[in-house]
Amino acid sequence: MITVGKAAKMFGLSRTALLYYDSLGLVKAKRAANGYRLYSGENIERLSRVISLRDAGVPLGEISEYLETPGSDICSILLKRLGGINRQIETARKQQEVIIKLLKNAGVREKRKFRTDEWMETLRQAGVEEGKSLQWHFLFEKQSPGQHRELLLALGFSDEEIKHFKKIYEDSVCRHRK
Amino acid sequence: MITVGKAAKMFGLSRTALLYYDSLGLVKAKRAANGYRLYSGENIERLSRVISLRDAGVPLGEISEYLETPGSDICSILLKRLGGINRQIETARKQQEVIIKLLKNAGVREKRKFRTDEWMETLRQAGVEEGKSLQWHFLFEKQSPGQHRELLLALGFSDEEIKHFKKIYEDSVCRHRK
DNA sequence: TTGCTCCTCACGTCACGTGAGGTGGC
DNA sequence: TTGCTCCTCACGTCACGTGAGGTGGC
Repeated sequence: MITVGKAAKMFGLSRTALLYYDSLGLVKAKRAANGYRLYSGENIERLSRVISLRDAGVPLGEISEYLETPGSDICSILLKRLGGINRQIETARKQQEVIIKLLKNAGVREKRKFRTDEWMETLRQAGVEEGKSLQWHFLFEKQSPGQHRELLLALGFSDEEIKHFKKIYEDSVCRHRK
Repeated sequence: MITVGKAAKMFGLSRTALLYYDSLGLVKAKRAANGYRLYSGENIERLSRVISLRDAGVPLGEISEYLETPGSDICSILLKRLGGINRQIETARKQQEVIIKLLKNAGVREKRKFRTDEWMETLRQAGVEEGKSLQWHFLFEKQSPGQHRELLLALGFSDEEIKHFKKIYEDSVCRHRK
């Protein structure tokens, strides 16, 4: 029997998340005499099932429904969610395309608007912390190499420079793997 | 000078979206004597800039800030958004992995739990309309071929069957291109 | 008169985060 | 006594959608 705070820490959740689940009836804890929530082994087990589905992006309502329906099959929920994820990724890709187009219109009226230092400055303004712009590019290159290339071209970098960048990313991957 | 409904149709938006933008002060229409909103050419132009940024997934607050700040540069907003999109895609991929794992645990205790017809049935339960399951797979294959393969393996399909499926998708791409 | 568009509240969505104001345990 | 955890409201988030209840225009 543990209290909310401990249970939250066990799963790396916030306490308010557990309060919320309790209010929904999704994971209902017993109460001590003083009103404190007490989580039993059963609660913890149920919570772990909730969290694994939540980590998959399944909405809490569906998780609840699934757990309350005895003979229910989890597969249909998961496949539905896979469909949702694919639609999300599609939307994200479309948004990337829109952005690349907007950047082409906005940025490169004059040839080679951005030099490397200005570029760093712009990234900094965009909330990319100092020293993390490499990570930014790395993530972008990993998620959508084609779009990243488009971006670099739109910003006025040459093919050779882009190849040079790619080497840097690949090297950092190799170092990461070692 | 056009009314809300017409303006909404011009951009394929809902009327309530325009009411919302008006209430935010993002795109404020003039009013006729009877209280009807009237959208001028200026309004329409501003609206089109709003929409193109919204289509990129930029939050309305940032759009508003950008439009109100005279010498502001759009690039930093767009790059920030690009970073956000990459994080979204990363999250989506992680969720895919979680789901594949859950499906492996849930579905394939017995070898070859799913035969094609049961599989279709499960897809149907998951909200995939009759006759659209091919599209579902197609989209999944396009977004994340590796994960899709994992899924099919987890469901008990053999390598040969998967190759067969891939051919079907590729054929449908070719037909699409013609 | 009928149908269509327009108006203004006000509440709901989803999964919590963030105070405010107060109590229990060691 | 101090500091930590706990409690219960209640409001905010984001971009609208959905009625409810009523009016204007042709």
